Amino acid sequence: MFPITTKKKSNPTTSIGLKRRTLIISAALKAFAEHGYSGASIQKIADSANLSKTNVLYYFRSKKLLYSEVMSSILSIWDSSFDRVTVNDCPAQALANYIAEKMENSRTMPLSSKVFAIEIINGGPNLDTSFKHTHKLWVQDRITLIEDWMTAGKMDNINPEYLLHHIWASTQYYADFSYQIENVHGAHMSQQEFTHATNTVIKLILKGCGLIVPEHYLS
Amino acid sequence: MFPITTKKKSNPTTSIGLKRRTLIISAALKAFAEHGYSGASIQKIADSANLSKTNVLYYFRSKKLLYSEVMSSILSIWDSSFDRVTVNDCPAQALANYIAEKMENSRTMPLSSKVFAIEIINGGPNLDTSFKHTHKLWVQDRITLIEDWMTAGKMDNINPEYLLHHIWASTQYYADFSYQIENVHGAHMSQQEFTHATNTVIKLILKGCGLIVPEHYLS
DNA sequence: TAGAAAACTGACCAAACGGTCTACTTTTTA
DNA sequence: TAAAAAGTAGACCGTTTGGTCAGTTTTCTA
Repeated sequence: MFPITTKKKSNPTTSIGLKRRTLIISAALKAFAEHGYSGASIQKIADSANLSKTNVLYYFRSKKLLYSEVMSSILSIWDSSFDRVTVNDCPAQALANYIAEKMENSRTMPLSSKVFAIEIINGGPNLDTSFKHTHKLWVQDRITLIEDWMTAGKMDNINPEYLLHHIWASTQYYADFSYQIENVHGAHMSQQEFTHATNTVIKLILKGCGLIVPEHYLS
Repeated sequence: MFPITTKKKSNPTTSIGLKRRTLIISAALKAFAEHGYSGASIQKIADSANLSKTNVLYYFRSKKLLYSEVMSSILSIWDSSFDRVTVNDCPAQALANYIAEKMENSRTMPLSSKVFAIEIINGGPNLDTSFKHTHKLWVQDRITLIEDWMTAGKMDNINPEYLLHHIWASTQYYADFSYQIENVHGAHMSQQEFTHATNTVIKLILKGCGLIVPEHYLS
């Protein structure tokens, strides 16, 4: 009838295939972060990966599919130790760790943060509803955690929803607005300066919540 | 030789011309916020403004020019009462007012904030150096103001640069990430809820700086 | 009210876009 | 080592893009 292998690349298990796919994804990540979805042409992505346009389309059958794989590779990094925090844990320690983690994400993976930011700003047209739902459930669960801390008198009474937004905003900013930061700062932030910024964010938020900053984050 | 009026639209003083220009700019603002620069085609902008593509190009001779006019219309709103604050003013009052102003900007002009955010995320390729320079000088000036407050013992010792970033991050977030906020919140934020969010941000930051929240911003 | 200026439009263009198809080369495997 | 599979690239296609131009209609003004 017809060959068994009707679908191509259902098995990206081969050595060269995997290499190429990750190479293309990282090139696409950079292009999407710098030019947005529409501005990042397949040709540009191919050029920056030193591949032909056709070769890129061999591994990712369409631009939308490439973008969605880039996006899912981004979302898979969102796990955090804060996911497993319980009411018995110390809120100061848990929140400080969470902020430090998010800041470290901003430092080491700014491009991922930028692509995600653009996606949200544009209304998340390419985010499937399952992600939105999962995220919403996660937030509701963490809100009850924070509320439990408050009723236990472990921290100030602050709207937990706005607190979470506040944490995301102030940490992701260091990735998304890195160019603005560099312009103000005069140069690229060193790792020391980044640690200082992290401790400043931790100090501001924890003190704002009526919490004492753990020793480890004092500088 | 040739007609005197070689340049068109050097005088957009006529009634209909001004109306059309502002109409196009607002349509373009929305398109740029929702689809980015490349994704917002002149055709789409024209459609949403109920004009022909050629008519749009009659008022703005190129897409880049239209974008830069949109951008300058955004930047012209950046003035704030914080510009005129001196060391003799009360830091708690001044910072609270500044945060409230920025939050009100996020509520009433989210599209402007989004277009600006995308521009910065992409590295600000369309921002002229004069703006960057002006902004840098503004920041340096405000940093010395905050430092003066600190040496006067009016507030905690906190890196002023990071403090400013913190304020911008947590306020602009309510415009740029409005879709994420709505997804978590379950619905569009009402004005009351927005005021509550504003007061929460003010409380977090001021308390984080060792300042007492002015009565007017308690809720 | 006539003429000049401004506003507007459809036809058209070259370039870039995402994507397909065929054919060739390299790698893997039996 | 030969066949099968995977990888690669050039030619090509329809569509959309930003933009031009010549000509028409509307509005303003002397």
